[in-house]
Amino acid sequence: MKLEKSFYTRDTITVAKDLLGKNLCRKTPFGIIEAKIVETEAYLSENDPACHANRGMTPRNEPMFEEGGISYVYFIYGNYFCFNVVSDKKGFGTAVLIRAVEPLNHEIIKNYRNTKKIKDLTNGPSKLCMAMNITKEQNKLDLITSSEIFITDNESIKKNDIIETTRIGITQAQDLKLRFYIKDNIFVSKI
DNA sequence: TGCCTGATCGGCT
DNA sequence: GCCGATCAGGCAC
Repeated sequence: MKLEKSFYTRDTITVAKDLLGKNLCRKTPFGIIEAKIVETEAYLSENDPACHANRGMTPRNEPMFEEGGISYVYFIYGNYFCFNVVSDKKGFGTAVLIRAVEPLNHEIIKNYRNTKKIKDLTNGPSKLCMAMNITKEQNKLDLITSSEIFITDNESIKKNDIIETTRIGITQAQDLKLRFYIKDNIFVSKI
């Protein structure tokens, strides 16, 4: 079952935690890649200078200001993409970065990315974009109606199995505990 | 296993 | 011009 609109329009921290354990699905000519979300980060509208939307709307971050339930894909470091799920209400400028997933069908992924260790296929925000063939083409897609990319219900993670800690790779607001991951899952980007 | 660095370019000041 | 929500490879230990 695809997640409904009402899943995404809740507050960002709730969405970030609830996305853990859900399946990110991506249609390819080889079949649908399915991967369990194991690590997320919340980016907030207020008091969060690390958030792209913090300094107001620009052409790049405009999708973040739409109503929750669409994708926000951006280009970073001249080489890579990161995939976000826009959350909460229209005008808020909030999103959840998907930092790591656990691949459920490696065979299809290997058309797009190969590594010596399966563990390294999708344990980082840009690694999972490479593995699932997510690029700027998938920016601002409706996750409820699109058949290209969507998220389905799967397991719910128990509260005790969710680790809350600080975000990775940012230089501002490094003290905020807005990163969430599934305890003991080997596909998490960094323990 | 872990730290350090170069690659690379779009977005924004 | 400068910097970034990153990654892979090299080298030291």
